Amino acid sequence: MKFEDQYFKSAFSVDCVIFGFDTNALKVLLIRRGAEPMKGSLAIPGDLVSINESLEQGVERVLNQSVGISNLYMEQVYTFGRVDRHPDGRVITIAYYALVNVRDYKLSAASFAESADWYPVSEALELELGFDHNEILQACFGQLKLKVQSAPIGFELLPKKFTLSQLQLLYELILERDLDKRNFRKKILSLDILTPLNEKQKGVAHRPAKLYQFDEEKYRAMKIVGGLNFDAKKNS
Amino acid sequence: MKFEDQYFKSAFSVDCVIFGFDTNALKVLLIRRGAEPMKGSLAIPGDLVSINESLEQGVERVLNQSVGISNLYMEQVYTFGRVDRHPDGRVITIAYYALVNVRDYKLSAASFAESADWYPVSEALELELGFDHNEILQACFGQLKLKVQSAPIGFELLPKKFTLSQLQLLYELILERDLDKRNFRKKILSLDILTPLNEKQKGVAHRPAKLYQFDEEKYRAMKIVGGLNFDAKKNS
DNA sequence: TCAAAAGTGTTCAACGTACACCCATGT
DNA sequence: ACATGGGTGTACGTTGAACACTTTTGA
Repeated sequence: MKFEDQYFKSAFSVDCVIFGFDTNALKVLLIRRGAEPMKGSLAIPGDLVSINESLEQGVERVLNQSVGISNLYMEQVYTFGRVDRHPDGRVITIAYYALVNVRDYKLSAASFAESADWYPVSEALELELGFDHNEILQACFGQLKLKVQSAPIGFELLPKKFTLSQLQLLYELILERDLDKRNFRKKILSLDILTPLNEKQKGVAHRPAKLYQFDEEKYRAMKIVGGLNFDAKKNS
Repeated sequence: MKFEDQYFKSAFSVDCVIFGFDTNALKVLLIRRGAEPMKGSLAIPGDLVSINESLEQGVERVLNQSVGISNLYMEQVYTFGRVDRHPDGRVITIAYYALVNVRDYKLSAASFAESADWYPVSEALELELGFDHNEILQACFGQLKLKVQSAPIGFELLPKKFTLSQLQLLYELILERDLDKRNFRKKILSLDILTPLNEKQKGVAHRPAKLYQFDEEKYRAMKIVGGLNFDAKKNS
């Protein structure tokens, strides 16, 4: 058997779990496949990567097709390579997640390349997805959970100006547990990466909250010390 | 262009950084390549994965060729996919690391499929390796550092019976910093995953140390709480 | 008796955690 | 006036960090 017969017969794809935060829910973008293989089933956006394309370029392309934005925060998570994971041949896939900021795009935009919808993460985790995408979704959500505790990536999901309660809710949704309001604020503010604005929420039927924005300068300047560790219940 | 012309023309490999602990040094196994491409250059053991082989099977095969052992602790780290990273075509590689326990094999064994040697990690990080293997080595060592602080994988590198000083030295080598003896012992023993043996070091020119062994039962039974966080200097 | 590593406790600072009430706004 | 979420401080327990001397063995 020639070298080329045994190898160079496989393909690889990137799949990208796109997380979005929609005012009060953490969501993922899932597509309903309009073509074979797995036509009709729900799946994570992804595509085969061409021979002349880097992995990141592949992900960028998928993101453009899915939400029509470039330059999102993204991170490689894991590579899945079960021999029979793809019906068309040997296709391994490199899983990424990306975070989209609601400030940057309009939900229900017509920009999707095919039928696509946002699903609450908790719901998506229960759905049956095509290929090995359930596993991929789980792995990516798991990574997001870890990452959010060691780096301030939450801001990638929020609008430029946000309240501390919004931020806390986001963390609660990602970590899947309640956080103490006072402790959360103490912790976040002590990191000194938020700039308080002279501006407040408007049109809410209660005391309006102060708006903050993330200070990327300060963040990059600071030596990363502790990470963000919130009150984890000991007895659980 | 046909579908098959554009895709299914790539290959993928696994590369596996094999860490070993040799009495008082943390080492990696590097091979000197005896065949093209990159003949003559130092590299991390690895090989193309065939179409009918899972990623883990590929790694197992590489490990067998390199150190002649199966069933090592291994972990996937990252996938490298630069378009031009391999001279023979589009080959992406999935990087793993594995930990070998000196109790299980003899160093300088004749079992290596080709010229292979153990290099101290610190030294290996300075060498020029083939392909993008410098990057891979760095990524794997970085992962090992992280992992060793959240799971007791250090034991995979030690003989079955070991002293606390050996364990501490190993941690110091992996974390690349000194640890306080008393704090280290307090911490490790408080985890309650070591069984003290009624046995001591022999033939050492000083007070002989008590031997311990890792208690996998206890480890699996315990709910993983804190992780292993040692004294990290604040001001560094 | 000397050299060399083993072994052992206490004190202080930092951090995580639990917890309850008043405030500002819209309806 | 009432409902709703915004905003604030303190006390306690746990954990991390710094630090020095005695013990046991072989040479």
